[in-house]
Amino acid sequence: MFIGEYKHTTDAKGRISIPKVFRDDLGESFYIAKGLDQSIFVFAQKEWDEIQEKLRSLPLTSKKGRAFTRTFNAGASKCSLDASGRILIPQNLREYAGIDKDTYVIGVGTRVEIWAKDVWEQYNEDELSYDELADSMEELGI
Amino acid sequence: MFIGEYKHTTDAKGRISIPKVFRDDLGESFYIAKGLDQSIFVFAQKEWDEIQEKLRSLPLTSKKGRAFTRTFNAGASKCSLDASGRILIPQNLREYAGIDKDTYVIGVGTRVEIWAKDVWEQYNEDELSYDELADSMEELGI
DNA sequence: ATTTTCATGTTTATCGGTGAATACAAACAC
DNA sequence: GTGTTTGTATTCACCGATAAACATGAAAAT
Repeated sequence: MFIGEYKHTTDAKGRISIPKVFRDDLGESFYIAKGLDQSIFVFAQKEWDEIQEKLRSLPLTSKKGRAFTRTFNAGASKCSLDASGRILIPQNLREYAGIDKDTYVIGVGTRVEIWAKDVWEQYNEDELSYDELADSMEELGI
Repeated sequence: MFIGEYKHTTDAKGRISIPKVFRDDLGESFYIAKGLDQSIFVFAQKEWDEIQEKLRSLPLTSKKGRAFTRTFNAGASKCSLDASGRILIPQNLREYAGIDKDTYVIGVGTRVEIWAKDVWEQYNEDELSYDELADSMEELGI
């Protein structure tokens, strides 16, 4: 279970140190993929397998299914921690997320997300206030 | 499992270097064929056999089945990596995909796809908007 | 037979990824 | 408070993958 918000830095080569508390849960090797809202998703192996299972069930004959599988897989890569607990964020994902140095790594329950500092802060300002979100949650039955 | 997006260049002779990470999974010899959405498909032997199996099961009486089998097989060829890890993309496929120099090689799970840079970038703009991606993910419960 | 063309091989240079070492900072124990 | 431990940041150096250029050789054309 991934929780918490951590401000880390991405180095000149595009590597970022994964918060210590996430490392065990991520395991030996895990996956990084293009996320939503200009973020990067990081999935543990188990979670990844479940997603792939769902993707396999999509009909290949459907244009939309092909498109999604394609985009999702193309934007993903397998990764593992180096000796210092870092991963390399692929360049295309760095560009997508607008990451160059100041970065946030946040735990979102089933996955980890990586955000450029500016994007994350902007998102928190722009998006619905926490109170408003709480109201919406009620609609979702939480 | 093929994943990731790699920007490579096709040389003047129509050769392109296959990403190192794909080479083992592709094996000694593999197949290149006309793909969908103006892309080129590359299949490992095993995957190729399965496709051929499916094609064989198509009723010979079906006009569309015959046509597809014909086009698919006619446009395909067996290939292998040269000493530098490159393959030669047959000219007809290069023309079909609009490839001349800047090229993307992407992993799509069960196969590799080769795209002309412009076509791939256009496809990503057109086909799968951000909202659609989000919706698809929601349907999948991600 | 000579030239031309095309496919294939080889070499070199560059750049990005990878690893290791060190420095810094925060948390904790005493 | 001081010293120790642990986690993160930074830097440097190396290695390997890719790109580009060049070389070789075979087949086709004249």
